[in-house]
Amino acid sequence: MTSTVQFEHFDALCKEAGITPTHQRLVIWQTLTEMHDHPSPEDVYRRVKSELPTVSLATVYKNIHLFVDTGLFREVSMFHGTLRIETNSEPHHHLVCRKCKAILDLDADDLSGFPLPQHLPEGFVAEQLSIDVLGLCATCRQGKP
Amino acid sequence: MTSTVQFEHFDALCKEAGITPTHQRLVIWQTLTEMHDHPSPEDVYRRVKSELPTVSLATVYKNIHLFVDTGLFREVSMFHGTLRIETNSEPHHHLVCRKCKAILDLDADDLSGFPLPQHLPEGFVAEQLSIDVLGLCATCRQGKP
DNA sequence: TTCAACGACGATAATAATTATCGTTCGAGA
DNA sequence: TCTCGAACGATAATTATTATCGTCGTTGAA
Ligand SMILES: [Mn+2]
Ligand SMILES: [Mn+2]
Ligand SMILES: [Zn+2]
Ligand SMILES: [Zn+2]
Repeated sequence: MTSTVQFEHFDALCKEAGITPTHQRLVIWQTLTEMHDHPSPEDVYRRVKSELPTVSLATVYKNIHLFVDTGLFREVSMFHGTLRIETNSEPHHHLVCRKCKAILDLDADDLSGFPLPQHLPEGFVAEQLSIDVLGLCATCRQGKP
Repeated sequence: MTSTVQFEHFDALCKEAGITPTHQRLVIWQTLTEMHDHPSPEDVYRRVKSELPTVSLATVYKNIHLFVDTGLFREVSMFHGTLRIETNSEPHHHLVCRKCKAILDLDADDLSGFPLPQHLPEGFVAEQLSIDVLGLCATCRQGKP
């Protein structure tokens, strides 16, 4: 259930983000904060629908994007919309623009000496580190006065 | 053009990976090694088709997956097939299984004290680091005798 | 209070990306 | 040369995402 304090918190977040706090948005935000994993839009839709049976999948998509764009939530492992293949065999990492999703190679030395972590849970075998530096590329930085 | 030495190299790679070296695979592999960015399957298809007009998009997909599965190439920013939303607001990183794509949270302290890189090209403004530790989860490690 | 304006919503069509199916072809080995 | 299974190409099917558009609800001037 939605408490008054939660609603006020969401209201403040929306004001800060410059978006209007609607009922649907509150429920979607609420649902996301109650999950503690990495749901897909479809996952979120299912949950929201159980609370708000008339909600549309499109609304869930629209608002997830809105939340991500305004910084209320993030996405896991930068989603490019399609599989992208690495053709640079040199060890390196990436610079990824959070707006246009441009991918630039980043020399490994600029992020060197990073050891594989030691205390891995549940029998996971680490093989490789994938480091993305997220931010804004020069072009996307322009178009925001 | 494909030189003999390249063909032999590819042949050796296939033997090592346990896959049969076909003509289509050679051309796809060749095309990938000649690109130096992060193409989508569609991008690769377009190029391959110009060399091998009868090739099918399905074949390109099948072989890209084969190459990735056998380690000849990697994918950029682990592709989960759909957008995934981060609902854990604590700063942390991820353990990602390269086979089943399971995502596990990894405490930030296990990968702590990593500074944002300094020498960024082309006016890129870094905001945040996204670190994925890639490997095999316990379950996927079993199913491989 | 009334009522235009506008943003957000829901339904649904359209598009994009990926995968599955299936009949045919190719090539290594008997 | 012949056989058999793997790989291929054509294409249908599925999945994921986005666009369109008519409607609804709220706001804020008159
Ligand atoms: Mn790269
Ligand atoms: Mn997480
Ligand atoms: Zn950009
Ligand atoms: Zn796994």
